[in-house]
Amino acid sequence: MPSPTATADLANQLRASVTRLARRLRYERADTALPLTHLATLGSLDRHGPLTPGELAHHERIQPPSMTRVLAALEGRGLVSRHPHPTDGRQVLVELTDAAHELLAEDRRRREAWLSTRLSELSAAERATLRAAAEIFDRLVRG
Amino acid sequence: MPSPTATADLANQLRASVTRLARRLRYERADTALPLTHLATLGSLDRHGPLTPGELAHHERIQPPSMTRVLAALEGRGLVSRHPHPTDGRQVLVELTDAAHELLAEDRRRREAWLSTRLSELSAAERATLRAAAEIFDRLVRG
DNA sequence: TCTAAGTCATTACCTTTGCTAACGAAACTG
DNA sequence: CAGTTTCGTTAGCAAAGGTAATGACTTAGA
Repeated sequence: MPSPTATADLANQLRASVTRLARRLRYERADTALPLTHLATLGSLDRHGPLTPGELAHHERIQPPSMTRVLAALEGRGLVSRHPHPTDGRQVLVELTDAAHELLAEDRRRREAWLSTRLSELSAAERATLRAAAEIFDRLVRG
Repeated sequence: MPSPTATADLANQLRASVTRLARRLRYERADTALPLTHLATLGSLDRHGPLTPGELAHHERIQPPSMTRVLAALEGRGLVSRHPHPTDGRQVLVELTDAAHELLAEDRRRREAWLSTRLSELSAAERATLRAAAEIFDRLVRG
């Protein structure tokens, strides 16, 4: 049974640390020139294949109108394309273009970026801790 | 020796997870009515004692003008006070008011908020993982 | 010593990126 | 086949960050 104040302290610490790291990460993405959410959206499409805007919004925990704007930006850059849904005329299927696949591959290849460098300076045990933490975060968010 | 692609994958995963959690946390702070950065700033002052705006900005990884705005808001709510620096006329010392100390204590006491609830549903081992991860995050950010 | 350059906080203005409300088209339901 | 629901979008707004410029003060150099 966890002490309530210990849990509250952890919540406090975690909130502060996660917030700072997220802010740092946001401003460390200069080389790709793509906002974090846009990159994450491409990542979702890469992992799951074509998805509808609604599904993407749910995945990234943003509201559908926000995803509409993300998709408009990505389509404008030629990174995704929208296609009519085969059975449901209301829905739309979004998929990656070849350019996006190249961008993702290139992004992964030359990811000598800030976070990777930092991570490689950690011990294997510390990296394992972070890997486990990321999984827990996803579970927390998924709720 | 860590495999480079494994490190890049971890970087990817961590970036996505941290971003989503930070976004969720930001929109989960309704009860205190204080933005995350404001709360974190009060926390820094609580931990370190009086600091200058520049030091606070560095701590929270935001630019000085942004911190000026945070401090203006906090001062407007009677949570911090500004005092002249004893030896350097350009600088300012910011410190917590009694009201802020009360707010922090109260905040800690009644933190039945989303994150605490979620955390208390985890196992002790998982909480330990998160505690360790938070520490590593701070080290990553501190550089 | 006194002028020039640098530093600190602030002000003014802009951008990014999320939100909610409202709407039109398409799909279900009874 | 009329009424309701769902999906994506549009429109408008708010939060929270950034950069550039300013003014007061300090430090360094001739």
